Amino acid sequence: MKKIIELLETELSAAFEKAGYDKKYARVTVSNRPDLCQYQCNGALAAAKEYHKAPIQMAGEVVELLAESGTFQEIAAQMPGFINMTVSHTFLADYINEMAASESFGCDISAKEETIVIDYGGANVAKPLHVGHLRPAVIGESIKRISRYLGYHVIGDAHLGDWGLPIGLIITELKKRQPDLPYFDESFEGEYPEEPPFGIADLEEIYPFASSYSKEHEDYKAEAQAATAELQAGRKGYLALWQHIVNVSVADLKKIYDKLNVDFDLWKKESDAQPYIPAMVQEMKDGGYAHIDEGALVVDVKEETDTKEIPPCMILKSNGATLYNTTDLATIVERRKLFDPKKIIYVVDKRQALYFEQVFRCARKTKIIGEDVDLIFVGFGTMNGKDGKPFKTRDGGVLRLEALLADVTEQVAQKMADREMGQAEREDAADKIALAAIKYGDLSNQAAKDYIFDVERFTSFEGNTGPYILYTIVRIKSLMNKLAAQGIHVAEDAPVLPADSKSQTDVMLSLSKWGETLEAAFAEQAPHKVCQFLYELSDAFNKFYHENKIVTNENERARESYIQLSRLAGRVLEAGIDLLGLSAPEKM
RNA sequence: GUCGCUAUAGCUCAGCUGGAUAGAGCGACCGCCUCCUAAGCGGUAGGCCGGAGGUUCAAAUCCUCUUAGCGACGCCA
Repeated sequence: MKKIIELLETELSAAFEKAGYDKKYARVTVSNRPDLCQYQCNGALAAAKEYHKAPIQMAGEVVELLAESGTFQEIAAQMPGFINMTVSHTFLADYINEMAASESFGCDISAKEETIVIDYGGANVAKPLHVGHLRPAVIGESIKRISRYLGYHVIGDAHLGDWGLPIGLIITELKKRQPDLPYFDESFEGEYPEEPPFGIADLEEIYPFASSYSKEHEDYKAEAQAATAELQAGRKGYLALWQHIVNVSVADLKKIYDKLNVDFDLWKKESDAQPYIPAMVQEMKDGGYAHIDEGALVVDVKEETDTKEIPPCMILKSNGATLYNTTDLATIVERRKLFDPKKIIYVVDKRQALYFEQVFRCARKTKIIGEDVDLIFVGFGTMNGKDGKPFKTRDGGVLRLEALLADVTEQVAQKMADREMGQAEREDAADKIALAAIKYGDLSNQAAKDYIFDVERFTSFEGNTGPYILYTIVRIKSLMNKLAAQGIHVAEDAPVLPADSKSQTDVMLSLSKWGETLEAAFAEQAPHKVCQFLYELSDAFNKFYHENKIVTNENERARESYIQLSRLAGRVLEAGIDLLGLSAPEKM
């Protein structure tokens, strides 16, 4: 189904050509003067140079040719050469009815060939998720859902950090505390216990302890580094411990991601890429790409056109150990081999921009990946507290994601105290509203910018917030329930009639932007565009709701039409929040 | 030092592939529930779009310079 803008452009293109002008000038945009018109074309202004004619004259000629078109209620040339368009009520109603009849509201969701891998986890084993993990999870999840909705084959990968010094630290500390465990006995030949010698709570205590202890004790740190190396070299007992750590952590992480309505198709780990490293490194050497510099194996990635210094991409440390770069490159090798993706999207802290630039260049230069594969860096900004500094708890620590969620849920529950609802219903609503407050608060900002996480604002439920969107949906659900309760039946395919008020036209115009919104959000990896769409639609609907009786309308024709429009708005809103990883309660 | 990002209303943010009077929300002030959820709706006040040049018929948007904040810059991830 074509977008309204495309339909208008088709008509204008024909008119421009007929009038003797290039159709490239027939570009239509949503009006920036909604008081004057709905859509506008500024092409005549731009065409003045080529044709040496007054823009207003050309605009007038084009308008003249379209005067009889049923598409427009009004089309006019305005000084100095704008073409202002307002579509006819029937045109808009037809469009809306066509949308309503479509599964995807007219958006192209045909299955696409391309596979897209999205890397948006950032979680590490043995470390609880904290607020810093919120943005990648929330943004990545939304990009995944948008891409998938549009028909792409999408694989969301948690890409767990499980292979670095943290594991060595835990092993070292565990050895200190429980030296008798069989994992530390190199002569141990039997089967290691299936039950891990620790729970998630233990890990969450051990790791920070070991981490800070190692910063003050060189020998301890050296021991941890040695343990890490031994693990990576394949020491059996350590591998078994590592496996325990991974298992315990993943089980816990899944629980929390589940609460966030974030899920991964793949729980790949850095360790999974390790087998690809030796051959990859060898090829880099054989291909003449890598060379030794200051003892380390590096690949130069600077280019002639650079305006800045791009340091070489380091593949192996001078002690021969691998590092983050190595793993990331090997992961590209792995992904190409397993999934043959057309695109790999990294949802990562924007401070890693230069680092990923190096990795991407290195991957291309060493032919790990072809030119036909897009490597996309989606850098997100920091989530700050109200003081504009990185979000911290009152005592300056990092806030756990679970605590944040619980806190916001509690605040939401308090605001709902006066609502008459059953216990289960109330809890469900509080959970969903809290999640909407948090996630929408995040997603409605451009990902690349830092933003201020203001719990009070997000839970205030007013204005452009998640709860406002949910409220609108709940209102519509409530209408539909009322309908059922009154035994009113409206056929699924009953039409929406041409609008009889501005507020109704606004709802319809807003709805019609679904397709272009999703395409833009996908192309730019910009979930905030979906938020903006949802807010505008909710706003338009609430005005319409306020001005018109819907279910209780005495005029049967109007009632059916209004109900159909509301139903469509509800369906679109629900589809929209699903793309943000949210869902609406039945009541709130 | 080099490079990058950011700068729009008191606050939080949209708008940035150039177009007509720069938009929301919050906060402030004034209104609207005998009526489908007032977590809603209407209205008022509030702007040299960081600053200076430039390109253009037209600049918040593009270019240059500049100021401020943040960030990155080889053996961390």
